[in-house]
Amino acid sequence: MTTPRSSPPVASAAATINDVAKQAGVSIKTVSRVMNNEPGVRPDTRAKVLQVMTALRYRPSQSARSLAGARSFLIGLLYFDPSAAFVSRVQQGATMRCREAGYHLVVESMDNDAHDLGEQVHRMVSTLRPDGMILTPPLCDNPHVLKALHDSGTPTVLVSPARQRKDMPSVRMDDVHAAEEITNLLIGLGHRRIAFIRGAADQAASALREQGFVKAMKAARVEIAPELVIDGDFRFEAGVAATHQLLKLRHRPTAVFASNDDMALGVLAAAQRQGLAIPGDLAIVGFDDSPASSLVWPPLTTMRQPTMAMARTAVDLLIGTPTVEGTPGTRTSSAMQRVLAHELVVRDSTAAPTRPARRAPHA
Amino acid sequence: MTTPRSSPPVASAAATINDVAKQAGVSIKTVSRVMNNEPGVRPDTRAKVLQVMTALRYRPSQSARSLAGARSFLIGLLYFDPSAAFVSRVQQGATMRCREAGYHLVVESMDNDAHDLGEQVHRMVSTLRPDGMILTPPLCDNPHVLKALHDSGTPTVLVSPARQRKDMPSVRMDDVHAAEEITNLLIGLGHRRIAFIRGAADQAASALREQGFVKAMKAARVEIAPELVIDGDFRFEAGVAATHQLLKLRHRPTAVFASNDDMALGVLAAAQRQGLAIPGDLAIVGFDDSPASSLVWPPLTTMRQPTMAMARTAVDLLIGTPTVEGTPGTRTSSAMQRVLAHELVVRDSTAAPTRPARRAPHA
DNA sequence: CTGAAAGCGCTTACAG
DNA sequence: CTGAAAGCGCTTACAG
Repeated sequence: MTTPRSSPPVASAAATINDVAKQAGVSIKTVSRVMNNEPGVRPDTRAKVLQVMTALRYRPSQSARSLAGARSFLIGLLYFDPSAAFVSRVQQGATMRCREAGYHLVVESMDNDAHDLGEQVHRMVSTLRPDGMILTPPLCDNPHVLKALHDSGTPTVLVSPARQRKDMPSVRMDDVHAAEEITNLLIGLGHRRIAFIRGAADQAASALREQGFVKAMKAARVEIAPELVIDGDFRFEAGVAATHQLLKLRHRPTAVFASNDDMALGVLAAAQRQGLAIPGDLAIVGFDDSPASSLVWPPLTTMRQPTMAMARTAVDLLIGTPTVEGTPGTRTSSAMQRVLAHELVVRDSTAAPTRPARRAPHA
Repeated sequence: MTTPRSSPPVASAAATINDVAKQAGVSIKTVSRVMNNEPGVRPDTRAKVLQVMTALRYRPSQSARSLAGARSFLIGLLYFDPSAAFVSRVQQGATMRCREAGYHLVVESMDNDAHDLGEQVHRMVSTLRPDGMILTPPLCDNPHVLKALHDSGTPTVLVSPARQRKDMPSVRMDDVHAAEEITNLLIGLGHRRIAFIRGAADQAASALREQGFVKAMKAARVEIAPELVIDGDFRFEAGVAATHQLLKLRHRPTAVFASNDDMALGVLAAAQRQGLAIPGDLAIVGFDDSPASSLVWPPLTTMRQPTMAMARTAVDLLIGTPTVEGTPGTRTSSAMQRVLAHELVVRDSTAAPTRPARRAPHA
């Protein structure tokens, strides 16, 4: 044996529903009623049972409940790589909410490109019978995954899906609105030549963030110079490349809005390397509030996604808990589509332009 | 109903062991033998059963197996905040290995300072009855957690514990040796005035990394100037503060070894802000290979922990799989204490000193 | 090499 | 308000 099991067991066998029933002088059915908070038990009977449960440190067996009943008290979280930071926060929110509600979170990392993805999902669902599944991008838009889940009848909620589906609830933030807000910060500071670096073309957030940028610029009647809108892919290197391109321009931008923090970090690094002072010579904003965004100098102004709150809400949707009232900024476009509030995080990478806008920099 | 379950179920009820037995014309015991790979089944009988299982898409129920038998096919992973990146990688390694072995990973985030931590752990273990538990720092050194697990007789493996215990297997890297190696890189480059920034005093890795630094310096007969060894706490700000202190010195260091990447990032930011060229004026090395370490310019030279491999090994230890032979660098100090190989990652924050060492910088 | 019986710890569907 | 019986889908301990 390679495990501590071989050391002398200190605990006696765990108490079962039978032990509790015997001690409390009732039937197991009554014990069952008490632990499931069912009505129809006399208060003093309930109290007695509860007391015995505590004394015996009784914990119902997940397996037995699951096998006999309709619930497994298991929630599944499926993810594929994306940013470790994102998944990590989704998971933390989900695991906390699960514990509060007496559920447990089973986490499975999947390969979005696996040929047998549908089969993998089917296997997980049919052996574990989770009471619900939470999907994060890009899996929440993968047709094989969605089909397997739909076919098995497993309740599923999508976190930040590219496309909403009427048959599956979703939780997301408002990318368009958030991008508008952070653009307005720049405009309000006095910037007029603002560059925009796009996200990866295959990710839904990219188009939404660009829409928000465009909307804010138009509303403020600020011209969007075509040479200041550059393709990116959410990676650091794309930010570096975009910056090289932007700084070659005769008419340079005074501010850059990168569609995520990793690219904003690339802009910061490349600009500083060319001797620009940030934010004086160039203001920079990112998106995500990734851990790295505050591990540089100056720390990045960015947009915080309500990641943990989205995860908690996802769990609530699955287990039927009414969403905590008073959750700030929660909107409901339909019964099942939740939009949570984002938060602008202003740090030190933004300031008013020091050179007058619309003037070419001295060569 | 708030879930897709209300939509017409597409799948018919899942096949059970009885369905398979009937179709294959054998008893359920034989089906059980086949799915558990037990000996004593005629090859053609086994083939027939296997074929029916496939045809019926049979998946054994985790609950039923767990309730009837001694195994739950569940592995628990307990963590408390630490770096999201670290936990995220541990988890990814664990979940992959679990899937390969037919297990599932249940992740629980705990509050290391909760007053009822032991109780929380006890509850999880007694309701889920996982076949094993994996603990990461700081939980793997928390006496309440360890006691609850020991008392319940749950096999447990510690990942990177501060103190090894003879009753629990552990998996870790060799911090001392790794720190020696990265110090030697600096020495080999020609640095003689090397600063060292300590990690948090309450974390085991801190002392080990300092030991490695000292060992390498002594072996190379390079003096360790007391004013170049500075307290830190693993956070970005500590790196910034240490740098301010170091750059005030009449006799500045030509290189800095920060005990982790976050602090190294602080050194980088502060040094650049004061106009130093990295690595020319100051070489910098970190430790961890965190995601942010390559999201700055210049990207950091650092030490990669074999995090995923540690997690996979932890699972193997729990389920009794022999560790894959040929795993590079695996050492075994006792039957249960595994030490995995680290990897030096040389990037652009290191180079030979441009100013001659041991000379004060021109003021 | 194969199987019949009992039982794991709960919930379901009824009965009173 | 309470309980006796059956059964969920497997494994265990035997028997042959």
